[in-house]
Amino acid sequence: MTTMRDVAARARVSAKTVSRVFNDDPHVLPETRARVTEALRELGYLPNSLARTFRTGRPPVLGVAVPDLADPFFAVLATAVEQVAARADMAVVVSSLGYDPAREAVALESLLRRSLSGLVVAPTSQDQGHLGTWAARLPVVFVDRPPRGLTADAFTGDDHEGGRLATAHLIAHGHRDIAFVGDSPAMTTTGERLAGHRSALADAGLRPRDELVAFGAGDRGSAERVVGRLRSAVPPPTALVSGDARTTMTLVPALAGSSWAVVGFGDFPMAHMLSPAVTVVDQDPAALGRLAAERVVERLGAPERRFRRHTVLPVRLVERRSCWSPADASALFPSSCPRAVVAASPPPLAEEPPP
Amino acid sequence: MTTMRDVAARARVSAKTVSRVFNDDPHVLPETRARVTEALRELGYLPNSLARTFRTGRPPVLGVAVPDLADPFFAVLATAVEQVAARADMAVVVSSLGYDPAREAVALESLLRRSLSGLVVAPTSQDQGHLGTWAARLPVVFVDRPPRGLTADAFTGDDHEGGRLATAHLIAHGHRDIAFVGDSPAMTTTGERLAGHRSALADAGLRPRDELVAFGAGDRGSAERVVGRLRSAVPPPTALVSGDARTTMTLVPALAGSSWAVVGFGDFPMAHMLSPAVTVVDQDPAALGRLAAERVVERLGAPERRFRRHTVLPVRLVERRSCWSPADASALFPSSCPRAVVAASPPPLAEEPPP
DNA sequence: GCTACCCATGTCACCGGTGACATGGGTGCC
DNA sequence: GGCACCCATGTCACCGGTGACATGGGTAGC
Repeated sequence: MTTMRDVAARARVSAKTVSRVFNDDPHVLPETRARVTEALRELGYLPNSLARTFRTGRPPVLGVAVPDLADPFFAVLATAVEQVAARADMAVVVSSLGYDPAREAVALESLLRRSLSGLVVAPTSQDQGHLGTWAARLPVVFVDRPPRGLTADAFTGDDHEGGRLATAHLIAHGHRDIAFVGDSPAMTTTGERLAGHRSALADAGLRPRDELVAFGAGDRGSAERVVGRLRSAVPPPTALVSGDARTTMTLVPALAGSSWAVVGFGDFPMAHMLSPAVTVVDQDPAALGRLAAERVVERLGAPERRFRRHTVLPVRLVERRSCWSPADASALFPSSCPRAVVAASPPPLAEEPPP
Repeated sequence: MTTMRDVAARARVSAKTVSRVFNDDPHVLPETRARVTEALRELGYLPNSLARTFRTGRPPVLGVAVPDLADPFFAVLATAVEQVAARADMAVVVSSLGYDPAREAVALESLLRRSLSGLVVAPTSQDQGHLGTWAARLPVVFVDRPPRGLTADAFTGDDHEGGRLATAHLIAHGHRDIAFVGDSPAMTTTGERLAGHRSALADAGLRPRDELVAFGAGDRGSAERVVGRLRSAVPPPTALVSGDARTTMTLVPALAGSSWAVVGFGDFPMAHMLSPAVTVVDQDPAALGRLAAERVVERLGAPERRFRRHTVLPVRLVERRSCWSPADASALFPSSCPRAVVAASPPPLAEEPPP
């Protein structure tokens, strides 16, 4: 590895002068500069960014921690962060935390230990108090779920409104018996969405029925059990709100053969191509990622500036014919290419499906 | 930031002894060790990994560069790399390169500049000769596509066999007029798959028809144009092989209403839920990522050991009823939950769909 | 009792770039 | 002409952990 001192020797100047040339310091004579530039070129000098960072102390690296990169929601979010980082000339370190709270803490610590200058994190654990030490040192911005156990910036979707919207939409289409299925009531997002669901029922004068609320349908087996249990309710539901994309993706296969209307949370690739196409409440992961990353950059640039702590982004209903009332269900046909009906613009994932 | 010297002062030992305690060097008296451990705890010491890395010269960071993280194929691949890296106690820097060759080179250089100890890259450009300098310094392993313009390790799917398999499968189901649509003939993967497709036609004694080969159906508009053109061929195709997942995802919507059988390349979430469910040649991105990352780790451990340069992974046909002959097409019905018919095991993406 | 060696610990330099400050020649201005 | 100041360049230390080697007390073996 060629170092600055090698270049310096060759150009018969000091290492410092090489440093100046390399960093476009104006206080170098054109002639000297030319000689150094020549030497740089000849030796194929590449700066050791480690040494630079080490000396100056602030690595141009932005961390992103999400539960699962293979989840399209988080993949899009991470990509948005990457784009912002690239604009600010920073690298991005991405880490998948998984859904186990214990592993989350460990993975986050190990990510933070590698001198980042900022972090965007989508947590799933119940408490992030242990990040307090770190949050004091560098900008930590939460996405998708607000922090618990510490104060920090957060950008989330409007979960309550999303739950309300989904359920109100089903009610408007004639449904009266509407189930809600989510991952776990302990997830703040799911809790909020359920609350929104209930408030829509109340607004319509419908009685909430606890037997139509279920959790934990994360794999095919449990999804089928949940569907079975819901089916046996009296009267059985004619529609279902799924509290998260993970649940939607296991639930829809389990629902095959039944004519329930479905509104899911979180768009995913090809959602519009399913039969029936799943109507979704879209949370715009790209916007979440972009805003969070921009906040990190802003905080780095102005450490003592004050920002709104929690920003709630509006959600949007993307209707796709999965929510028609039972009377309309016969109109469904596979090859009729169900496209967005209500929404002004299809969501990013549907419009530009990843290859 | 507490440093080792701070801890040393407090424990009344030298910084070196603190270093020894911290790194579990056995040559420290239990009593000294206890004192140092106590001081470490009291001051909440955290190692500055930058300094360590800087000194030892080998940063525990593995780079992953893929065209697009939001593509489930690459997301799964990146996740697999992450897991291997975690096992080797390394961090992962992920970078999305995009599909523009010029930007690819720039993004790669900037990724490499940040002292990585190894790189896993899935290129799309026509030539990676410019990576030669880097490949000499650190293990660079190609995935999905082999390198061009330099010699390096590569793990790819068996594209030729995949193309043959897809087409042979359609032929076995009674199809005679089979179209091939891909992103671009310049992509090595697509070229190989097309060659495989042609060899299957030849094996069956079918005449290859150039008018049934099309490229560039990457967005909805061009997909519809391509489908229109294929439809007007005489005789029109009854089946179609899609050369990549990107194309599949735009093509399937454009095919709605027609009864063409489809075999795609690369599985994606919910593929089995489409109507008709798309039969795919699955490339197992997780295996590609895992093997590539393991190779990087192996090369780091044994710099002069020799490895097979190019490993071709077998591909697997996952049949899902999208390839029946025209006579059978009437059997398709949306809610019949099309599942894998032939494949022994459903692909990872279908079995554990991201939330 | 002396050599040889081990062990716990310390000292020092070094990785490579850069910030703080020094140096010394040149220029301008009263 | 002398003082002030600027400019190009150099010198040196430093960031923080660690490898190479030194030190000095203890112990075993002949």
